[in-house]
Amino acid sequence: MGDTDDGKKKISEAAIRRLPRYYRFLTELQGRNIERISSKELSRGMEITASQVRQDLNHFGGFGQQGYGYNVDYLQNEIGKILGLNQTYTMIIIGAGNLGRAICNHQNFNRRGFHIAALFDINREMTGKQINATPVYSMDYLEEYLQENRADIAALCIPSAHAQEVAVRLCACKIKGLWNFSSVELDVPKTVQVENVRLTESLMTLSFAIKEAGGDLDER
Amino acid sequence: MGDTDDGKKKISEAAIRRLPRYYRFLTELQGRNIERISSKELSRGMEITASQVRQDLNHFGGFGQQGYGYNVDYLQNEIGKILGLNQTYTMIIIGAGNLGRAICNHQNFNRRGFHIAALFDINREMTGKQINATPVYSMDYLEEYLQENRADIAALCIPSAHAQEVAVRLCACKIKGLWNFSSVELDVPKTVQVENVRLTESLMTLSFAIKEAGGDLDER
DNA sequence: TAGATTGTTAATCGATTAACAATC
DNA sequence: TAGATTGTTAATCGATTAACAATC
Repeated sequence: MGDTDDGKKKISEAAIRRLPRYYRFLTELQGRNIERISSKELSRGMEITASQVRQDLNHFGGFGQQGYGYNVDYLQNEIGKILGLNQTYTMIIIGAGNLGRAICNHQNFNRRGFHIAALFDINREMTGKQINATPVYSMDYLEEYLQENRADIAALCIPSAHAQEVAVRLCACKIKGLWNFSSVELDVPKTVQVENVRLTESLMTLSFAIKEAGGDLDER
Repeated sequence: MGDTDDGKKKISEAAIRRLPRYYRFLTELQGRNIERISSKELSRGMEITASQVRQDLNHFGGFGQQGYGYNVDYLQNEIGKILGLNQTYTMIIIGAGNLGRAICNHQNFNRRGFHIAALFDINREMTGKQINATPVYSMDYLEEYLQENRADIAALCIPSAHAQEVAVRLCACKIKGLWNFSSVELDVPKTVQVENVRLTESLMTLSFAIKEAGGDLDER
């Protein structure tokens, strides 16, 4: 599905990446008890053009009303639905190191419907412990666990060297999505969705920006 | 600088984001002792067109040779220079929670020339400890520390509620770049470079992809 | 009704791809 | 020299912006 010929015209990657930003902005507006907003105000707050706001929102449906604008609550909810945030996802975390623990402790994820059910680690010393009330299991137990328990998403917080191998195991257990923090490009069936968080590349991009801005530093 | 009229035509954000990928791929080729590569082979490995590879690389200079292709070592090194990886950056980490510690322990960053000099935390219990041989200081000591010690980059691993306020303090101390893991849009002078790592948005994008792929889950 | 603001079509802009002459 | 492959210009494609008729 997605960009198949099921009526909707395909939506650009860029537009999709803007959706969570709309969602976040609208949630903030809700917090400020703002009831309605025009594309023009939205565009000011998000630093894009009003035209693009209307174009983006119309890709997904007519959420506005001429002469009025958009109802904040309604629009926030609709975008949430588009993003799939009206569903509950069960997530497991592979790797109970600092990164895995950071994700496990992050309150926002739970709040948004991403329920963290378990962590897995190769380190036997971690096994049996709990992190933020979430149990840590041995990697040996992964397949057995997934046979008995549901998991939609797995966050890969393990060294790059093991990521592909673990991804294969997870795909065999019918995982739906991989949130990949390692720096390898995972090779998985296209039924499995992969979202990469490339920290090293992000830091390099920052390095580039600093260099371009003329903040020259020591050669090495 | 950057897109000012200093001779170079401005380079698209998308092309810049591809640079770290080239760099990573070329580093991998080096590891496999591959000496030369054509734009065609590069394009196959990176899943972009050969045309785009040549276009990209030519934005930054003619690194290839007709009839031969690109020398892997040379190209890797040149892209490294463009990214500013031939420099050493000194980085401090604000927030010594799991995320801050994860970054502190990440070996790759040090290896690539990002030297982590200190962590800061409001929690007095953390103060005085060391993480991966890096000292943890009190947030109260931040300004004094930065007067006496150099820091080019600050990684913001603190709750969103405090991010802007800390960013202001860091900018006053002439930080060059902020690596922002909080989910607020930082308002800083444009001499200070900001790179955002938006984990929540990344997870929402994954949610969207899973939903689109038809992996419908429980309503909530 | 008059004013506001959307939804949508058309125009523009920029990025990607194709083509090919230059040259190693 | 012949073959390969770049650098670069031109063509295409897609995304962003502008414009405006529809309509609340």
